Amino acid sequence: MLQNCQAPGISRLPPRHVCGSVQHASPAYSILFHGSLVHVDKAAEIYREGDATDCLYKVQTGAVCTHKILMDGRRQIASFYLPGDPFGFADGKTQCFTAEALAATTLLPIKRTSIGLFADRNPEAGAELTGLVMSELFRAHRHLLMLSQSAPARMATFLLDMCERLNSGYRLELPMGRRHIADYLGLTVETVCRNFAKFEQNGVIALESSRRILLRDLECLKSISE
Amino acid sequence: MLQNCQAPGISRLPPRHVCGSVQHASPAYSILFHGSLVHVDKAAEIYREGDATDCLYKVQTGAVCTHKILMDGRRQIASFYLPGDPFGFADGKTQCFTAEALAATTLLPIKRTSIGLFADRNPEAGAELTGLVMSELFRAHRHLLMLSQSAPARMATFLLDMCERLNSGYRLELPMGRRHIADYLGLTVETVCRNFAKFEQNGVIALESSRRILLRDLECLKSISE
DNA sequence: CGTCAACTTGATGGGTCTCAATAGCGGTGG
DNA sequence: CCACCGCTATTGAGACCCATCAAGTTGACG
Repeated sequence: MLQNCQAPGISRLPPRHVCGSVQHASPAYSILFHGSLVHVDKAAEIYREGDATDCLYKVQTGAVCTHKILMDGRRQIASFYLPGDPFGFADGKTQCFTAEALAATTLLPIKRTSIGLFADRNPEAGAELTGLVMSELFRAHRHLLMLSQSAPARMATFLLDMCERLNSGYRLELPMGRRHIADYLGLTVETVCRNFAKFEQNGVIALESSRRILLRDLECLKSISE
Repeated sequence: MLQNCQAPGISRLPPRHVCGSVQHASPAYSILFHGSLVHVDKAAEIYREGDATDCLYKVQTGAVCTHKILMDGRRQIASFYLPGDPFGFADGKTQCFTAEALAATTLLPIKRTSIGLFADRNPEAGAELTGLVMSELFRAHRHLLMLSQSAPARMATFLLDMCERLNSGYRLELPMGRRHIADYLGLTVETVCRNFAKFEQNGVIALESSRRILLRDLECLKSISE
């Protein structure tokens, strides 16, 4: 869909031919992702729940989340995607989540049809695809385990996960606001705030600004996250 | 592991050669699953968290769950598997959950090595494998969405899901006890009991016995599950 | 009929949500 | 530059839901 129609907030960049694996480390080598970069504005929808699953995407710069609006109006965020992460997997013909850019974001799309053709001729491509879906499954399982824990444990797990994935040391520059964090953790914005404040009072973290967080005691965070 | 060692409670049946797809409907046709049946006793472990991911399995009769014991001693059940369901997918070299038989169960195992060899030569096998992992991912996502809801909503969702999967009409014969249900839904046994009682008082279900449940008002259950 | 595990029901407390008010922050226009 | 606006973040008070602890009931099995 992104390839064919110009949705508002989405603009095609000049066709620079790049290979995803050249610019980013995970996965180490990709035979799937190669093509032209696409730019999406902050808060733009990349695809919507129910759209045809034409494409997979790989985040080059920025950040993306996939979410679903529940019947009661609450929003559940399924996953965050940072540079290097592929997303857009769905088991049927339509997406079951909506993908939204958390900030100005650059994407590398690949058409589904290309994958199919590729995998038919190239077993390695099929294996890579399976591997990507498996790691997505693994991530969903960790998310699931997190949701069965207490609010402080969820938040500690979230911070440690972000620390690992942003790999910018112990000073995190979160690409998402409190609302997104809350909807990812299955909590309210207020609970997220209160627990950040509690962590800071205990000297576990320092809130340098709303989105800039310094992790001061990783061991303590780990013990809270259990 | 199941193929090589005789764990307590696990016994190999006489080598009847069968094809999984002949006996069960989902998926319609399988080129992956074919081999000798294996029998496991009730409450036996099929594999344990950390075991090598040698095999995939397909449930022929009985029921299986995959779970993980958390640091605080609680158990989170990731999924239930009924006849026809494949399980045992893991993204690394080791399982991240323990698989346990909920009742006397017959399984159809397939070695990982066979899959790899198969998929290399046969792109269809690779595609089927990807499809299976995708539907597992889809299931994990639904579970995830469920965990962000209220206790009654989780229970209603669970009952409707079981109704669909057991396909025995509106009279369910649950293969698992209250403890397993609670650990799947992220609730306590007491809460599960109380909500079953509440559903019965409201005439939504009838508890014919502890595990035999009659769904009397599907529409009401659906509205609760939202 | 005794035993044990699973299930059920009741009373109580704590954690999280809800509602409400305030503070901060970035953008926009005068 | 500053006043204003909207949105996000924070903090407080109270209510509610579910967990916990405790006791009782049922059912399976020897």
